[in-house]
Amino acid sequence: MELGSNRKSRMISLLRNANVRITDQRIALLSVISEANDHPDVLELQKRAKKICPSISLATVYRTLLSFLESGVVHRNSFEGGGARYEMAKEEHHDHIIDVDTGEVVEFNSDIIENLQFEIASKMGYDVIHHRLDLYCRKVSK
Amino acid sequence: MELGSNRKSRMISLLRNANVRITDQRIALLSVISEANDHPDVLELQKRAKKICPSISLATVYRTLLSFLESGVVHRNSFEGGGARYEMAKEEHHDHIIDVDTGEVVEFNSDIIENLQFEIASKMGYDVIHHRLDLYCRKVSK
DNA sequence: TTGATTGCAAAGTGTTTGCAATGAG
DNA sequence: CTCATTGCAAACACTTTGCAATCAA
Repeated sequence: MELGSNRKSRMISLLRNANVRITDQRIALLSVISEANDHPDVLELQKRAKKICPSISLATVYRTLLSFLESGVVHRNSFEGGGARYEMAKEEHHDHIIDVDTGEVVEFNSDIIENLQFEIASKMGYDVIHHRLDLYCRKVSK
Repeated sequence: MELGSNRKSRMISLLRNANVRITDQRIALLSVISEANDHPDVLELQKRAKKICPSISLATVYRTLLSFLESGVVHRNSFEGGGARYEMAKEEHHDHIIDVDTGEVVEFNSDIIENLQFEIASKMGYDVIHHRLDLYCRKVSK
């Protein structure tokens, strides 16, 4: 599959900002992540990236994800059961609802909860470095 | 190490309630979990259980933990990095502060956050089955 | 040209499982 | 006696790593 030159150059400038060498593998992987809205796992990411860059190996996916993680471009989620799932890093933090039946992930955020967390931690003598709030849910039957 | 007969019979009655056969391995493991207040991982649990029942194998620890989990006696936490960590199931739900420097875990709870979670999920058409709120923190330097 | 990046295969973790032997009820 | 439970070793799923070949800069 060909990557639109529009999208491709957007990926390249993101990679430039992250200060890493521009390779087809990295362009493909980043493109796939930025296009996804379903928090894919590593195997799924490789599968999708292969459509753009057929040679990309699992090892490269893992290594590249780590580098993206370190440069803050992507975010890693470790939900219960199964491997890590990735998404583009967003401006504001958000939390996740995980559908226990389908594995589907929905994002939400609550400034109130956010603030309460910091308050509680602070009261106990801690600075919050990062945090996660996962709601494992089932769709309400109508 | 010998187990006090007091503690031992308390473990046995817990196991009776859970409807499983009483074995030395199960008594040892349950005793170790109920004594711990540091959310030990599987290897650490085996190490401690071996002091009471030297023959206990890793496989048995894993299998027994699963059975305890299913009968609701213990609770499993999957914090970032490293394997699962266990604790006795408690009456009321609580959340965790994980010290990113030491791995130390502190419990806290907030009814307000709890309620907000249910409200949000409900508004989005979900029932909350279970949930986790982990604050990865650093001690405030004085 | 030169060091970063890649693919491959091997190794590393944490966890589960098949099987024959053991032991609780 | 009988079936649940155990220890062992092998298998598993996910992730990392050593190495020689390749490729971006």
